[in-house]
Order: sequence, then C-alpha cells, then structure tokens
Amino acid sequence: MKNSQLYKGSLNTIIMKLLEENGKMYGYEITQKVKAITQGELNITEGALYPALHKLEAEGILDVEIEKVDNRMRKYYKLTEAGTKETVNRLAELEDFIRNMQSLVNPRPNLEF
Amino acid sequence: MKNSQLYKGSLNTIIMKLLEENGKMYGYEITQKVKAITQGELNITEGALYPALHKLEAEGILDVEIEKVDNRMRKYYKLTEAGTKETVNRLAELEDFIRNMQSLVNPRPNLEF
DNA sequence: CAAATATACATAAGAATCTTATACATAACT
DNA sequence: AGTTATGTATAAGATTCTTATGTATATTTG
Repeated sequence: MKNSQLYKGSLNTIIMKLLEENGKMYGYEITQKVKAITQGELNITEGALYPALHKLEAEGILDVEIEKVDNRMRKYYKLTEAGTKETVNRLAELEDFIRNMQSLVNPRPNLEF
Repeated sequence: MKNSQLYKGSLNTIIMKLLEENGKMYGYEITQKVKAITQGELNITEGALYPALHKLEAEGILDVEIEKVDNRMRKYYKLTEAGTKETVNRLAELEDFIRNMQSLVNPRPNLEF
C-alpha cells in the first residue's frame, strides 16, 4: 500500500471498519475513501484490495451484490452478520496493537524512584 | 508474533527502537523485554527475530559483538551510525501509521453542518 | 476528435514477513 | 532424571502485499 511495511496486515481491518460505518461500498470507492481520510498517505493498490475482498467474501465476512451504474459494473460489498461480529474483534485487536506499539515506542519512564 | 496479523511489518521498528533506547541488546533479551513491556501480549518468536536481526546486520543497520556469559553465547546487537539515522525515519513512519489508522478507525464526525 | 485520465474489476509472478517445526547447547530448577 | 529457562539458528510453508498486466467504459483535455 505504501513504502512502509507497517500497513501490512491492516487491510482487512480497514475494509471491515469502513463497511461497518458506510453500510455498503465497492472496491474503487474504498480506495478513494482511504486516500481521502489519510490525505493521500495511504493508497491501497488493486492487487492488494481485490484479492482481500474475495477472501473476506469466501470466509463469510462479506456479502457481494453486483450493480450496473453508467454501463459500468460495481460490486458492492457489505458485512454479513458474522462479519459484523468479527469486526468488533478486529477493532479491539487494532486498539491493543496500537496501545502495545505506543508502549514500545513511547515508554513511560519508570517513576518508582 | 501473535495471532493478530497487525504486527506484521512492525518487528524491525521495534528492534531498532529498543536498541536506540538500551544501547545494546541480545536476541533473547529483546524477546523478554517486548513480552514485559506489552504484559505478555506480544511474543516475538525466534523464527521471526533471528532472521530479522541478521537482515538488519546485513543492511548495515546493526553491528554485532559476541560475548560469552556463563559459558553460553550471546550476540549483542547495537545500532550503527546509519542505523541510528534510519531509526528516526522508522519512528516517524510509525507515528504516521498510527495516526492514519486512528483516522480510519476513529473518524472525526463531520462538524461542517 | 484523439489522447489521456478516471472509473471499475481482475489476476499472476514474485517479494517480504512471519509461523511452525526442528535443531543444538548449557544452566537451573524440581 | 526430567523439565524449564537461556541462547542461537534455519528450513518449509502460509500470508500479505507489490508490481505488472489485462479488459472495459466514461470523462476530460489539448
């Protein structure tokens, strides 16, 4: 997604969170939304996005619904019931992850002395 | 390191930050330190750690120095000069990453209306 | 109006990172 | 005597992503 490797592993969580918030979205829309929210810093590539969407669908996390708009295909994805539940876990994991990384990088000085 | 994929890509940054802070450390010490700081949540496996250390050394980020303590080998790693400079970049990237992830997951409601 | 850009999805080869398993060796504990 | 802790190492496979390519329509721009 970027030259920084840090984003590796975060794509599924990003997709699920956006869908939780926006109800249904299509692939291209997700890339644009992420770009906008991060002010251009995070650009999701198609080579990462589409396989990820297909896998989440295969796992029963997402449902797909095809629409034709302006003679062009759109595949709208939305969370299944199981996906909605799983999203809660993923977001909790993300919070833990961020908290742990901040502990590692920004350690509280030991105040015992 | 954990069942969460989120940590993928963060190991190098963690190693470099710990070395910046502690001067020199050996592999096993790094695993224990990380475990302690994250209260057991993040366990770095040897299969991830040692190849990462070797790679950082090959890239000129780390220097190694072998010591024998209690009849057992220890390989102490420390940042090279180039490694110290690179650590600044990595930590900035981590801050950007965390900020971006928080924007995505914890979006500010639009207050324009 | 032709060319470039934007919209929209897809996949395949290869790179990078990590998991899991295994290996070797010494020290300390039970 | 056997398990756990300390300490390093590697190899096979899984997962995730990059890079490149392909197809197709709509819109903008020179």
